[in-house]
Amino acid sequence: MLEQSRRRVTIIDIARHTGVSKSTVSLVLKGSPAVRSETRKAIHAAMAELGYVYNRSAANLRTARTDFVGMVINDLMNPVFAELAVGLEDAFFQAGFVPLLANTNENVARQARLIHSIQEQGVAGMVISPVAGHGVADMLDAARFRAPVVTTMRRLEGSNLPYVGQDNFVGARLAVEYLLQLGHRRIAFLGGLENFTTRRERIEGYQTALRGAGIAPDPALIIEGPPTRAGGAASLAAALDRDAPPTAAMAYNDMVAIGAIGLLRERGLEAGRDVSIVGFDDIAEAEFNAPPLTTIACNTRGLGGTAADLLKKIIEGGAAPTQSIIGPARLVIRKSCGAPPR
Amino acid sequence: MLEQSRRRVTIIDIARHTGVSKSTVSLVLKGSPAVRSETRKAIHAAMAELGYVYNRSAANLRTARTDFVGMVINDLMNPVFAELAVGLEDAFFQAGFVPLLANTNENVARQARLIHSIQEQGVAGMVISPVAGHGVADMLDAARFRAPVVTTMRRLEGSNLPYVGQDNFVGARLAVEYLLQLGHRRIAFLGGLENFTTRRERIEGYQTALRGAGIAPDPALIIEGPPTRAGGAASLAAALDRDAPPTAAMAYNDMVAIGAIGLLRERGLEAGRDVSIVGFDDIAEAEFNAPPLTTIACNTRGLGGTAADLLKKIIEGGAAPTQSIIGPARLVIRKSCGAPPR
DNA sequence: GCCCCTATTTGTATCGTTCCACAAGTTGTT
DNA sequence: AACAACTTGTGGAACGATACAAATAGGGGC
Repeated sequence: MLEQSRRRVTIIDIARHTGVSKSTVSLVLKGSPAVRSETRKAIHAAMAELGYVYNRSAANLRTARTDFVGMVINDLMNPVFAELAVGLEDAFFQAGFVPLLANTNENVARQARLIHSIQEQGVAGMVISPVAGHGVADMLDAARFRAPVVTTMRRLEGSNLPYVGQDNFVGARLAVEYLLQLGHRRIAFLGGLENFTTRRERIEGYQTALRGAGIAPDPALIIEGPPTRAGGAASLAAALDRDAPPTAAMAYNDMVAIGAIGLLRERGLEAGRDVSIVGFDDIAEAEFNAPPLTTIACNTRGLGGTAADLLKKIIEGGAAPTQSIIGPARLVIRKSCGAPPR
Repeated sequence: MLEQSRRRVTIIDIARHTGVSKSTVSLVLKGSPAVRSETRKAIHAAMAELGYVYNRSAANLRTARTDFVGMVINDLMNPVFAELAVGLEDAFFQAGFVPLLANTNENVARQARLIHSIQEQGVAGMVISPVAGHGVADMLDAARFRAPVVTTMRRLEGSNLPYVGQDNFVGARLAVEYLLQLGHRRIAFLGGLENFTTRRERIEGYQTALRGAGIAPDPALIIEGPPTRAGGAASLAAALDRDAPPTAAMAYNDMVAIGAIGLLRERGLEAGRDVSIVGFDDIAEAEFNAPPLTTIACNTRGLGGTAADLLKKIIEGGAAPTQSIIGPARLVIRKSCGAPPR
């Protein structure tokens, strides 16, 4: 509004205007009790009058400590990671941190550059949901990084960085046990790429459940594919083309499941009657799908909060920088599964 | 890795190690051509060896210029805004800016605090998708802000800040004209809250199309409701309870449309046969909905890029700080609309 | 041999805070 | 009256970079 001089207002201006030293103004800024409340009031008034805005860069330079934290997310367009980001952002904000967001878009090179750029800002730490299929080697910067790093959603192979994730193994086992209980015997595993650590964990849960029911897992029923709706449709199509097609499938995630259900519809089949499908993640969309999707809920948003809190604890020296936290998985039964057709 | 001394490596260390002055190191950092390439190489080597990381805070302090930009988003869990965020983030990254992300979660108080906190970081500018139903008054900080601000997705009432948005009026008109052309005469407008500027614009498009066909808009067919899937279901339920229920509806956005279609299904009705529904936004989910959703596409991600580019231009002094850009809207015909039942 | 010119390199002030040792004033104790 | 103990406030040196004027070294030209 007031255009006045372009020069930025500093604590020195405030000091001069109030007739105190800049040290005193600094004390007020930090809420020190060692300053008379009259003085404090006068200083606050001056700040309001002159339109002072605190220069955190300068403070950071002096204290060698910042309130920045990095948030490196592999795919913000995927509702699961958007949810994660929201959980993370919210917790950071509550804790007084300022998050720097980076979306790597599943691109290693971009991830490396972004991590580098975030480091330069002198962040106090960062949370990374790493690009799939790559290990520490591709993230060297972060590994030699002085500030603490917490990985989430996916493990970073070859590292012992702290990790916050959902229980993929148990979640998948739960889902498949449910399908078995409904009477299915030929159950496919749909989608996800070979090199996802999460997928490996989910497949183990899937196979464990199968074996627990005395069924030998059939590798032909494990279909690799992109973790997208389109990928889900393609994966299920591939599975149905097998000699002995499955009567049910556990999808790598909800998007795959929703894509698979779309394919069923296209072929005039119905999920839950002709073929049963379970998802994983319980994204908002799952509940409104047709039919509503039976899936594994992991409270992704809460996981983001947990990861942020863990990072905070490590920054403050209150937690070992190698700790891991695995959040629980829960089966949410809706309408996409039923007994196998006879 | 190397634990050594905790002190941070600075250009002075590099200078000492290479046997040059810190000025030279600084020149190398900035890629100045005025330094012999041997020297440059030696300095780069030293930086690698000592594990130097650039301290942007210090540089910013000196140059009074930063590469930070703020991204204030009202609801990251909504796919449209997630898409916007991705477009924004990507463009900023390409342009060498570091985005600070804030999710206001449709909460004015939070928005005010976040904007304040972002300002303190000395951002070069910011893009805001404002919380609905509030004007500049609630965002005073941003208004008196020295750095440029670009608003997007929603207009900020009472301000003449530059705005980048989609063509709500034309989009809505297109959608309704399509319904009219299919033969519908009683068309509802579903969902969205009274105080959304976008909703007002869309309603105007809706009414204009109606009047163009010689139909007087019936206020009883304009139903207010939360812009969510659940809100969409409720809004359509309300519309169908009217004395003369509509045979088609234009939804405030895709989430509302998807919720409405869900309600139809629950009641044993089918979208596109019994009632036609058009959405707005063309989120990824729309294509995989059952039935696939006919909707208005606005290239939200591209809009984010445009907003980022505009901010960049303003920062660099290449654009007037009051310019507005309205992106085109396009009808995407899928399966959720058909002729009215007879 | 002297001077000018170009190519490199350097010294020093500066950005806006915080930190810390210390000063000045007031009150309480003996 | 002397001294301790608070309370409140101050001066100036950091922090790690950049900017800019000025220094230095070689190379030609005369």
